[in-house]
Amino acid sequence: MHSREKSVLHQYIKRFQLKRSKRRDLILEVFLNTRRHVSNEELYLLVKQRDPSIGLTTVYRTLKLLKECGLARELQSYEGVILYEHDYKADHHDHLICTVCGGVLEFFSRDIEKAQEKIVRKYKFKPLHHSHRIFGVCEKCQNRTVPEDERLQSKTISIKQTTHS
Amino acid sequence: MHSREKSVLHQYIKRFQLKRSKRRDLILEVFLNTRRHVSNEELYLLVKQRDPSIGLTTVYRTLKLLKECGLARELQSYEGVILYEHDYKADHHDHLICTVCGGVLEFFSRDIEKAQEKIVRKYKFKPLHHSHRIFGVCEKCQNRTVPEDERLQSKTISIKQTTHS
DNA sequence: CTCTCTGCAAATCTTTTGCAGTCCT
DNA sequence: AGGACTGCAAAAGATTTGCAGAGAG
Repeated sequence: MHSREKSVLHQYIKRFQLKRSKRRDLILEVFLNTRRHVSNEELYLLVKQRDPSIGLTTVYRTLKLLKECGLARELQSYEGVILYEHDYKADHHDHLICTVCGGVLEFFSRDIEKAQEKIVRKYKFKPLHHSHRIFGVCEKCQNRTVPEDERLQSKTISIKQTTHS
Repeated sequence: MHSREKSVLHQYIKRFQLKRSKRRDLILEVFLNTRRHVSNEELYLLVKQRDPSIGLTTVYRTLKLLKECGLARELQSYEGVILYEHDYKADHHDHLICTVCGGVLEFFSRDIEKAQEKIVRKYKFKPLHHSHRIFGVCEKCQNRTVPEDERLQSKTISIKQTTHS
């Protein structure tokens, strides 16, 4: 399970004369088993279920290490918290994000993927992954009248809640 | 100058029975005059040049207000700091981001814009803006041999430095 | 006059760092 | 044995909140 990723990590460790450890392996494994985005805190709680003696600091340091060796990358956070994601190949799609209700619609466009290939070829760029988000107002929210007294202060929270859906 | 945006803010204020203030107008104006991304801190320093009596807290609160009324939106930060941007219509482009050197190449693809329109029509979505980023390795970095002992710990910093270019 | 806005200081939350002990090679 | 890894507590940084006074309607 996840042998490719483990080997990437171990090679990186060898190359820079770092040292392997049970904890790093465990954190990597738990990270790869997450659905999509995690924060340090979230990952810490997950890892703690498997090894309660682990510290939050170690998760921070390991996630940074995973970022260095290309297994994790930072993602937009809507609340000043850094989120991390890994490759989730079987499941690629882009997002339409409603700025009113915070809902997320997923879409996939072969045209866009093709156009991307063209761009990438033009610039001799070797693509690894991409993120494409269109922000706007969804059909439902275009048709609904926002109650006059409803300030959208909690908007970012609802976006956060639906990000994983 | 910026009369449309000012009117958006003032209508929002009226609608929720908030109160107008010199400071909010000033912060909005300085924000709109900013080139692209600013953090609360950066905007605070800019605003302070025009009105030294202003407090950082007010900038935080005003930027949150601008977000609520749609004039500002949060942006990816590479360091746990929230950045804000506004519409900068004359200057739209997408990004190729090199994960090795952190360099950013800007591109514009009519094909992608067209494909987007198609998607948006299909979902009856009213688009406001979008963000499209392709991550990978740029031409230069593909051809350069990374020194064997160079850990990329400082990568996020170099990304930050080139984000504005 | 009432209720919002503001600056300040304090509180909170996230992330990093120093240190002493433990683990890996 | 030597250096890297780890947990803890403390530090540092970013953002929010409580409060008393100033300002808008």
